[in-house]
Amino acid sequence: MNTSTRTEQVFLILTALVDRPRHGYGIVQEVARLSDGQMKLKVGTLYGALDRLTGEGLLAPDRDEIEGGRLRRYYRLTEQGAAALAEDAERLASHAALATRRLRERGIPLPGKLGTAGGAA
Amino acid sequence: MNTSTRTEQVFLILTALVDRPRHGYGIVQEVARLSDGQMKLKVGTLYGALDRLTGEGLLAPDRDEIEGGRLRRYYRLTEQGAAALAEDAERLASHAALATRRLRERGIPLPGKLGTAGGAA
DNA sequence: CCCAATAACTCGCTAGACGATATATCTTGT
DNA sequence: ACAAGATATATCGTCTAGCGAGTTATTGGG
Repeated sequence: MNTSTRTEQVFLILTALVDRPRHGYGIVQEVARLSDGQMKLKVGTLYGALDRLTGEGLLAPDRDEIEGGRLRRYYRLTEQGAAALAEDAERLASHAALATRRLRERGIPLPGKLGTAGGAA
Repeated sequence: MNTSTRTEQVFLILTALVDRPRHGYGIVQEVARLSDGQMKLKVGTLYGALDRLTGEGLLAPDRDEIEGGRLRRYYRLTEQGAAALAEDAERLASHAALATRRLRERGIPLPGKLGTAGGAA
């Protein structure tokens, strides 16, 4: 691989865990909330990613809880995970800004709220 | 898939074609330039993506040129492709901003130039 | 003369997202 | 009481797509 190139799914999983540890199902919900309902994480994707990211040291298993008879297995973002996310966020932001600038120069009809709300300063 | 979820490679291929049609090898070079040498597109990735994106209507074959005895096969971004890129750029920017904000709130040691140069206002 | 750069393309491998499925508990509606 | 849906975990087979490596060909420089 080039340098890292994590997927958008993984990016959002990491983002969901920035503020506090969450369990699998909680991550699915938080990712949906963060992405405004656009990214509906599949559990097949989730548990695979959770194992992989734990193996890479970006996540670590946190406590296990039993809440109302149901097991909750929590994961937290490690320092390494936070650093990786920060790096990805920086790269993504610069790529997005690049594309937007070039599209503006081309003068395409802007579909979203690209010119409406303040994305960047 | 969720909605679309293009890869970072595809995102950069589309971005490289915003200003003008380019041929395969030219796309590889432009993507490297745009990503500051970070993304070295593999030709196995490129030609697969070119076919796929053409099939999806995001790209279209442009003219074929013979420059100095070597064939150059050009592709251009369609209106649909520009719209798709604009959409992706918007989504990526918002995801990146989200992650950065949450990381700031957590107070992680910012590794890159996140606080140094003007990323966001 | 050979090697690197330019230029196209193919193929097998593998990583990773997805759909489906299984299991179990708790809640809500009828 | 019973069915259905939300909550919660996990596995498995499939399919897509990126990557490494290899093929062919031309031009230019050391």
